[in-house]
Order: sequence, then C-alpha cells, then structure tokens
Amino acid sequence: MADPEKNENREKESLRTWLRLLSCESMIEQRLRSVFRQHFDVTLPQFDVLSELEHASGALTMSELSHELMVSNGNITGVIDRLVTMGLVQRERPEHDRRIQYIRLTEKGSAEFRRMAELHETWVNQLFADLSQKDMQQLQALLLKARNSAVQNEARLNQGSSE
Amino acid sequence: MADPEKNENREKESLRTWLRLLSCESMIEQRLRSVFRQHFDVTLPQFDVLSELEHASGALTMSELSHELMVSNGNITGVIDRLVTMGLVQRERPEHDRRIQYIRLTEKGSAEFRRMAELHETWVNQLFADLSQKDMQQLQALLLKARNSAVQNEARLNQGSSE
DNA sequence: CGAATTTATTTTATACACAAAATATCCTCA
DNA sequence: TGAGGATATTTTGTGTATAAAATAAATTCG
Repeated sequence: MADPEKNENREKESLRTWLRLLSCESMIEQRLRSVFRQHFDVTLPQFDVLSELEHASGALTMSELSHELMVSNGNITGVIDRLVTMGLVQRERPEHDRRIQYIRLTEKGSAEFRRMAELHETWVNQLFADLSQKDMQQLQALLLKARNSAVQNEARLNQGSSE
Repeated sequence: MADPEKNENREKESLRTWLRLLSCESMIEQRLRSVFRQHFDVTLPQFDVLSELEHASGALTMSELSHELMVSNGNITGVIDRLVTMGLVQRERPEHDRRIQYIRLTEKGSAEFRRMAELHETWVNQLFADLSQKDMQQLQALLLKARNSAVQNEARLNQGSSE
C-alpha cells in the first residue's frame, strides 16, 4: 500500500461508521420493542414473522421464513410454536411432501397483524420525525450501498488478513 | 393535517428507511459474528464488554457497563461471569461501598482484546470496501441525525396515536 | 438513632439467537 | 427396488436479551 497513513485513516472511519450504525439501530429497536410490549402481546420477532406472512399473501414454509428473516433454521421453530399457541398462525401439512409444512396466518392473526402494523408504521414515523424525506432517501441509498458492499466483500474476511 | 396523502407517503418512507437500516445492520452483524466465532473464543457481546473496558482505560461498575452497552442490568451479570471464568476480566470489591464492584481487564484480557480489535477493524473495513470515505461521513451524519431524532421523539410514542 | 428510600447487583422466568446433530421424508439412479 | 444423497424440520446446548422480583448495602431524614 502506497500510503499507510491514509489507509489507517480509512479503517478508523469504517469502524466509526459501523459503531454508529450499530448504536442507531439498537437505540430504535429498543424503543420499538418497549412500546410493542406495552401495547400488544407479541414480540418483535413474532411481529416480523406475521409481517412476512402477510406480505407473502399466502403460506410460507419454515425454510422460506428463516431465509427471509435472516435467522437460523432452528430458531423459527420456537417462534412459530408460540404463534400457533396464540392462535395467530396455523401449520398445514401437505399430502405430496410430508417433510415440509405451510405456515399461514389465521383470520385472527391477520386481523391482529393489521392493527399492529398500522401503529408500528406510526411509531417509526414519529421516531424519524426530525428527518426530512430527502434525508431518508439519502440514508436508504447509503444503507443499500453498505449492505451490498458487505455482501460483495464477505469472501475477503476469511482470506489473508493483509491486502 | 392539511395533506393526508403526503403524510401517508412520509410514513411509508419512514418504514422503508427503518427496514433497510435493520437489514443492513443485521447483515453486517451476522458476518462479523460468524468470522469472530471462527477466529476467537469470544462472542460479540463479550467483545463489546472488553472494548468498553479498554476504552475506559480502567475499571467500570456493572451499572456503568449496562448503561454504556445499552443492555439490561441483569444481562451484564452473565456476560461478566463468563469473562471471569475465561480469565479475561476480574471483579474488585472496594471497601467504601460494598454494593458496587469494579470490573477490570486482566493482563490476558487486555492482550487478547488488542489482538481481536485489530482484526475487527480490518474486517469492518473490508466489509465497507465499496463505500468512499465521503459516503461513510454522510452515512455517519445521517445515522446520528436518526439516532437523535429517535431519542428526541421517544416521548410521543406513548401519547395519543394521532398527531 | 432507626425506619423509609434509593442504589447496585443478582436471580428468575421467558423468549430469542446460533451452530450442530438428529430425524424424517423425498428423490435419484443403478 | 432399494441404497445413497439431498432437503426440511426439530432437537440440543450455549449464550444473550428482556422485565420483574429479590437481596443487600448505603443514604436520608424525621
């Protein structure tokens, strides 16, 4: 590397960026989790599952859910168990392939989700009240770029530590 | 509200922004967790505690740690327990106030942390490789603005749902 | 002084999270 | 057809996370 000082600088800038991203996300997530608990009887992960099912407007398998939500396969099992107990989703075992199962919103689940989603949107909007729409668009663009960068450069992590 | 359509629009934009923030953070965190597991015997929360102690260049109480790391009070107990078992940190009971305890890096903990921190910085930088320094500065500024907005407007969440 | 309050930490119970192993079913191809 | 491999899900074990209750020590104030 031609200019080690500049490189050093860039590393620090990357780290600062990551730490700020982390603290911003965690700050907002905590507030949402807290207000969710106060108003509804579902957790954020449970809400995320309901959201995915509503968005898919139909049924999803366990694997599809765990992929969409970027969580481990085994994790979904427990979350679905609780949602079934609460009567918000139901399992369906198709004839043609007994390995898989379709998870579907119940009528109750669908109704509850719509109620929650509306308030969720309101809350997020309130938390972002001091950002202009232009701010948000810029932020989205940069976050997308960061996400793509991380996906693109993931392979480098396990190779040689320098260069 | 004078223009309900515009408001509706803004809500959607806020939600999109939040979802992208969430997925970006989670994407990067997963990759870091994974590479951390492969190279070291500490988890990300444990690393965060070590980092906070190193940064404080001295001792911190349990409450200070849980406040700095924005996690619950009871949570820190278990993390510290494991770090003590691993010999990376130590507990100190001062004479003057037996309610509190100081958590301090051991020599081993300090050495291991520096080793990990160096690679951590490298990895983050690699993940952000496609972002220019200007991108990162803009991103930091917007994230700070978002964070401050969330802190500032937190109170609104529990009040009336409209306006 | 001593009872109320505050502060610091741990404990408890519940719910995610992961990785890895186990199980069950399907598919393929000789 | 039936053995080997692939896929879908659950189970297991460990480590965060939370909120709320319990414990313990310090502080305050009548």
